[in-house]
Amino acid sequence: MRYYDFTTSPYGQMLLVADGEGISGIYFEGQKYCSRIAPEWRREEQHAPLRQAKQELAEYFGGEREQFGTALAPKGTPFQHAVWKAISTVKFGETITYSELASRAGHSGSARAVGAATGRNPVSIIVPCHRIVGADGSLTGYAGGLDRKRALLALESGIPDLLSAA
Amino acid sequence: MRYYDFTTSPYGQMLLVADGEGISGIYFEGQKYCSRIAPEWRREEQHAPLRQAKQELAEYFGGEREQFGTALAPKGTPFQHAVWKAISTVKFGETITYSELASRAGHSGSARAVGAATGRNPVSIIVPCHRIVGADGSLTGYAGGLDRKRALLALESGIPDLLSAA
DNA sequence: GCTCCGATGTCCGAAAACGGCCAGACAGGG
DNA sequence: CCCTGTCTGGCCGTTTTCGGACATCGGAGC
Repeated sequence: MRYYDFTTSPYGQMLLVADGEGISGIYFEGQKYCSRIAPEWRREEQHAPLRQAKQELAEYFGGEREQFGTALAPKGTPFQHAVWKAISTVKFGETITYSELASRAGHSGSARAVGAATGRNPVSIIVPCHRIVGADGSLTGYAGGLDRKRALLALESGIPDLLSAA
Repeated sequence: MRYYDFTTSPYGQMLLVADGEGISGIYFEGQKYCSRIAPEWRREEQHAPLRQAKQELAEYFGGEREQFGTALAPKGTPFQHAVWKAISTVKFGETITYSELASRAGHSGSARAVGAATGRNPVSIIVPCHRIVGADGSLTGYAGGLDRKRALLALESGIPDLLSAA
């Protein structure tokens, strides 16, 4: 069985999905590869993991949280799991390159494949794929849109948030 | 979790596999598409469905049983399930053709696809795929080998069993 | 009798396309 | 010179696509 709920953020509505194990997906509206809600899923506003995730996200967007404690259960290939796990080692406010990420995932040299896996990260924000940038510091891509990536990095660096101001 | 055990028959050793729902597979040794035993599976000689299946198979081979009561839980596509269910409507000692089987499965005209699905039947004997023959009465094929198919049909028609005599 | 053909659902292997990359080479503008 | 932008070729896991192969059968044509 799968459960879901919505929440709001400064950058648009968000969809949260959970199964018995934990949070399996967090998506911005209109996000690439966003999982589709199936008829048999149930909207559960009080589901514990969903509620905790919503709470922690709100604190994050409010600038009052830098780490997450929610249990995750994303689905993917072994390679993808290795990449997502490596992404989680990047701390609030830091950024690393795709090739550095490849090293941390134990696949140095597979920067390109790592990029593809990063794009498939189903758990936005909590698995902080927005902290991965190109070798020259450019943002290169984000499933939720480059504007959001820029805004998230601005938020984490304490710079006034241009996107929500626009 | 999955459980398995072995049993013997006049036509060779057999492997039985079960999950929480019921029997998911029964294979002759050397059978095509035979599922492989994974390291995390457990051999459970006293597992209820396995024990019941072994018992009923023994009675069947002894000529003392024509129907089975064991709970089944084979895995396959919707189409395959439709075919396997239709196969189960063929009674002891009877045979039907692949095209007749296609009709009963609600897919008349798809005889060829039905043949392929029949070949993928994971539950030998209990889902009596050996009772399906070609339009001209020829045996055409059997995942466990044509000799066994011939022997099973002989057993069900009361004719002396040539294979085990050989 | 015989061969040839089309329709059918699934699986499997191979091949190709497709990415949130990167380093090196080069051209142009200050 | 330095810095920028563009292009190229190689990199690599995943996804998609495609072509066969099957436990068939009935009909058409010879």
